[in-house]
Amino acid sequence: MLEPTVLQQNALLGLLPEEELERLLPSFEKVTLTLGQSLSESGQQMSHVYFPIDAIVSLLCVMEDGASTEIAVVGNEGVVGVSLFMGGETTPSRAIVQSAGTAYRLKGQLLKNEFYRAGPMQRLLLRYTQALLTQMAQTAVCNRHHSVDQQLCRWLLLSLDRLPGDKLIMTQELIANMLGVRREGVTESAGKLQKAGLISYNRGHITVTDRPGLEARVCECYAVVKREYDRLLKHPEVV
Amino acid sequence: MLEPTVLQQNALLGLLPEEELERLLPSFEKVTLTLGQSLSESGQQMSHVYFPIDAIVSLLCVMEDGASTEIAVVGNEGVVGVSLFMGGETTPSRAIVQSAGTAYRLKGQLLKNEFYRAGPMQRLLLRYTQALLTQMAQTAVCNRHHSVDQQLCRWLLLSLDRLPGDKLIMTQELIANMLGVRREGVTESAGKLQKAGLISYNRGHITVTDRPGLEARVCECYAVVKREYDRLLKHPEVV
DNA sequence: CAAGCTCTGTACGCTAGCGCACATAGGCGT
DNA sequence: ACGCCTATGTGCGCTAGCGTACAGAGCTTG
Repeated sequence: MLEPTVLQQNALLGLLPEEELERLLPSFEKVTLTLGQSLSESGQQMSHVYFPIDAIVSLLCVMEDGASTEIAVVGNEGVVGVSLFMGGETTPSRAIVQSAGTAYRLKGQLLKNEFYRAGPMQRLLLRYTQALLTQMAQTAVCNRHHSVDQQLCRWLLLSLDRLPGDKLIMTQELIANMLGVRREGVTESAGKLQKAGLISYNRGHITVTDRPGLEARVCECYAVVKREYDRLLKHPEVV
Repeated sequence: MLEPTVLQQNALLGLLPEEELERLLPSFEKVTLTLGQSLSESGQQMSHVYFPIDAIVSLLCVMEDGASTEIAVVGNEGVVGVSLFMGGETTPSRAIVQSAGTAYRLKGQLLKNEFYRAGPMQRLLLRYTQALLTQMAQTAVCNRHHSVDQQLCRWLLLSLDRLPGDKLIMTQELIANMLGVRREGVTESAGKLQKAGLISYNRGHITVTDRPGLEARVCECYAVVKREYDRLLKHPEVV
């Protein structure tokens, strides 16, 4: 028999009281998420919500002409599928696995039942959704005002915060899709960071070698989002 | 004695069953909102939530250097202050009255009590919050991919949808602050629209004379947001 | 080992939007 | 009526990022 505490591998679930986890444990299912896998398509109902453990999921807006932009990123601090409990059931955005790994998932209906118990889980999910709102808002600002260089730093740091080590498996092409810029633009910016000794990469493997250096270059957007996540999701007593 | 149906001047409240409105009526207060008034400052707790009647409120992200960007706009289809019931109490964004008018407001604590009854009001507010998420996400995309021309069209249409007539009181300077672009850029785009006979304006007064023309020029972002608002908030039966 | 594909680097002209400076013009108060 | 403030128009050089094209370089697969 698994201990309910295994669910705490997801930091969001880790904020729940242990007796809640115990009750929920049987409903959860551990799944493997592969790079590029879609967890949610525009306008389609999701069957499950996903609580990542060591995977990262990007929420993307895709436009008619195929151009895309990442509007938020979800790792083990969060959950993919807020539209299920928010009542809309679907969203116009896609959820794509950006870094392979594992997640716990829960059937949509079970989550909704849980949500409408109006207990700690509901309060937790709502606080998380507010953090997500902030991330989206800040992404909008960043897209407007900051350079590709700065946005690449932000993106690297956001990813790093959600990964165990300091390595990312990610091509410049994919990063460009996330940021909604040209691949060549990413090549150029990544080249600068490599020359400055902050990262090293080859063929889809990026290693961050100087995190403080990245933090020195990033725009304020990163800190704003991080501060808000910490404020909203680091105080289990309020749940 | 006022009829509870006066609250239906706000379309969101209008989706609530009449017996709910009746119970809530005594708690509401009608207030006047003046141009430029702040309903919420970054990181500060709001005392009330506001349900606009004929006013428009912009949610703005303001950066350290003073540059700003509108991340969403709220009119009589919505409510200002979602952070109060989402549990975070504050947000890093500001809420500024963009078009003067009136609103019903409700004390924060009363709203929270109401929200935690887990009745129609809760479901309604959550659906609205999801619509807001979509608006923010689409704003992020639009900031990334579309021209000032297109964004001006989007902004005009979003405002028009939330106003009774076809006139806006708004200088190009203020529009530039909302969109996060230069004032001269707005002058130029607005000039094009005026030459094309879609709008006419002088010194802070804009009249939309050819709405279909605007709709023909706007990017898809406007339609995506509108469709999602309609889907989420035009079916009272689901509340 | 060779072929082929994917990833990365680089170059070049182009455009949108920026920052700045300044000119004009409408409305308002005295 | 006059002057002042605010809103709008315009011009100019500059830069970031785009679109396009193409070249080398490293896996991978037959």
